[in-house]
Formats: sequence, structure tokens, C-alpha cells
Amino acid sequence: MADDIPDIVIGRLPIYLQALTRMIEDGDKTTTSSQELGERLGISSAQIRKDLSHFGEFGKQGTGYHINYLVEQLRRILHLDREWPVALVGAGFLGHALAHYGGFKRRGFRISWIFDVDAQTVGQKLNDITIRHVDNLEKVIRREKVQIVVLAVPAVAAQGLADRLVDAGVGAILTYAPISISVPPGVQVQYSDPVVQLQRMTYYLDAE
Amino acid sequence: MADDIPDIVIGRLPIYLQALTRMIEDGDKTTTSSQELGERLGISSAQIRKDLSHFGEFGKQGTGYHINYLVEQLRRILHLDREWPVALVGAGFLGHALAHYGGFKRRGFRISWIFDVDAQTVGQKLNDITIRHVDNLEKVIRREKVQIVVLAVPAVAAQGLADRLVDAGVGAILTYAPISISVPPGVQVQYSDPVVQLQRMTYYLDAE
DNA sequence: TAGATTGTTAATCGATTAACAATC
DNA sequence: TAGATTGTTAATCGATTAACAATC
Repeated sequence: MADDIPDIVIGRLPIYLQALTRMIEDGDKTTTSSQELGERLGISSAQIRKDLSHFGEFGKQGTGYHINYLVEQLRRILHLDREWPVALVGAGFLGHALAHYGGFKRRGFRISWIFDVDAQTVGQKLNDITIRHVDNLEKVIRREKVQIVVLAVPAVAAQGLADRLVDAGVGAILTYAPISISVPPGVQVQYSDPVVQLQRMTYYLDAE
Repeated sequence: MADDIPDIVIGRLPIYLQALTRMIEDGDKTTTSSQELGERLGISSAQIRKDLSHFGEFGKQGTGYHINYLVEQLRRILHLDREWPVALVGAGFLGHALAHYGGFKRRGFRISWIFDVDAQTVGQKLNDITIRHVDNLEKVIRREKVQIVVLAVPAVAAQGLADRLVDAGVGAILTYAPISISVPPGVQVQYSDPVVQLQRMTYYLDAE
């Protein structure tokens, strides 16, 4: 399978997966069409068909897509046909929210290790996981071959931790720190900063 | 000022603003160039110049951009030259994390109202704000002319709340619910779903 | 002046959409 | 068969980049 799929296509697949999973939960039908899916997501049907066509032929003319089958295929394509263990760095308010979030396990991920720098916090349990000192970060990452890490730490700590994680072999970082981090090519980074997201909308609001 | 600025350009401006603000904090220089800014962000210098050129001429040949001035201009363009009051719906773990997040006030936002549906939670204080029952949502939104709302609620509740918010006049919604919501044209929506972000990266990881 | 860097143009690149033959 | 919908092609649209005159 050729590996020149545009990033932007990969980025939409989880959205398709989410909508399809919800259709299964709703349970009122077993097939869907690119048009129906597109209407739910505000995406053109042509784009959905085009995106999927990068990976194979999953539908049938006249009837559309079998939802269960398409979900299965998307999971396979996105490597979600397994459970990914995740390390969380930072056990503040955000770390707590993430540690308690039930959506991870349900959708293919499991927070398995939690690190913090604060001596008061280290040793406590957070949703059944004992918080380790961040000094042990590389040791655990290497030993457990952790590939995915979530950073819920202040901006000043983010780049240093990213460097250490990359060095220890991590391949994907989801960071909540409000700062751009620099990693070598091939290492994946996703950013989540609520303020940046709000700032993307105020342009369109009346400054009354 | 013409209003055909691509969304994708607007989306990058907060990132520029973030990096420039950090340069100010670092305090080691007063000017920067499109090249330097681009290197920090992994964006080409040409793109930064092009993006800025939609709004005016902010630099000087030979010397680049005065950081303070460019920050001021970006704030003006993005309507961040004021403090935006924000309503938060959902006072669970994520709501707590958001309510305690110091980054809002520092960067132009203030969580001013918090709503929840749980009778136990309503009436309690969260970072000095009394949690109201979500039944009062429209009343407060209308009276206070709230334009921005953050949804930290389960997926099942998101669309219903979005409908109510839009009806009450809200113009921008940041939602953490793992579901696509549908709003009329002109209403802004930003999504934040950690699982979707993780799922965008696993494709590139070895499924060892 | 010489060096640096902008703002802008034109070229390139890539993504989206429209349309339709194929076919369930 | 008639209707529906796919997968794919070609056209369109839009975004990025390279290059450079202008100028600080």
C-alpha cells in the first residue's frame, strides 16, 4: 500500500470513524452512504468517497457502505485494531481530567503511566495509577516501549520533555502546553490549546 | 478591509501571536523576521509574510518586524484587544480543569459563568464562580450577551445545548464532546477531542 | 554603500468538486 | 428494469512556494 496518503486525509478518517461509531450506537440502520455521512459532518460526499478510495473499495454501488465493515476497515487503516498504551506527563487539574476520561479506553487508548514533578503528588494514586516521578520517564518509556505520550505540563517544561521523549523513542506527542515544540521529522505532534481555539473564532465575532 | 481572508490564514494568526508573545517574555530582542518566526513554528517565511500581507504592511525591509507592534496588530485583527467573557457548560473533571486554567485571563478570555445539570454540583463554587443550573442557560446568555461558550459535556448533551446556545445568540462554541455538532452558517465551532487527535497519529506509528 | 528582509507576483503544487460510467 | 450510489477522472479551485524588485 503506497504511503503517499495526504496528512489531511488521515486527519479526516477519525472523524468518519466517530460518526460511523455513533451510527452504530443509534442502531437504526446497518448501511450508510457518502451523502448521509457527509451531511452529518458538513463534508461533501465526493470528498468522503475520494478519501476512502485511497485505501480500497469499501462500498457497493446502489447501496453505499456497510457501517460495521467500514468501521472495521478504518480501525485497521488507522492502526486502531489494538489498544495503545499511553503515558501522561503532568498530574494537575488537566492531568486529572484526562486520567478520568472514559473515552480513551472506549476508543483504543489506555493511560497506563502517569508522571509528575511534584514531590507531594508523586506516589499518590490517580484513577488507580500510581503517579511516578518524572525522573523515571525515560526508564519507563524505554522499558515499556511507550510510543504515545500526552503532555499536560506548563509551557516552560514542554520542549525539554519533548526532547527527552523523542530521545527515549516516543513517536507521537499530544501536547496541551501553549507553545510550539520542535521535534525531528517522523515524530508526530498534535497540539491542543483552548485559547488558540478561542482566538480562531473571535475574528468572526462582533467586537460589540 | 475586505472580508475574504481564508479561514486557514485566520487559524494561523493565533499561533504567530503565541510565538511572538513568547519572544517578548524571553526578552532578548525587540524585532524578529519572518524567517526566524517561521523556524520557530515550522512554517515557511513566505507563508508568514503572505498571511500578514492580507491585513497590511507591518514590517520593514532589512530589519523585519517590531515584535511589540506586530503583537498589537494581531490582537487588533483577531479582536483580542478586549477581554472576552466566556460561559462554561459542564463542571466535571474537565470543567474543573478549564475553570482553573490560568491561561485564559492572560490571553484575552475570562470564564465568567459556569453551568451544570447536576443538583449536587449546582450552587457550589468553582474557582470563585457559583455553578448555576443549566436551566438558566438561555436567560444568562441573553441578558449578558454572551458570545462564546465552552462545552465540557457528554456527547449526548452536546447537540441539544448547541441548539439552545445558537438560539440564544451565541456566536462561537468550543466543544470537547466527541461528536460533530451542526450549527447554522456564521456560527463558529471548534472541536477538541483528545482521542481524535491521538487517532490522527497512530497511522504513522509502527503497530509493533 | 552593502546586507538584509519585506511585500508581492507568478509559478507550482495540492486539494476539492463536479460529473458520470459502472454496477449493485 | 429503474433507482441509487459507488469509485474515478478531469476540471476547478485555492494554498503554498520561489523569486525578486523595492527599500530600510
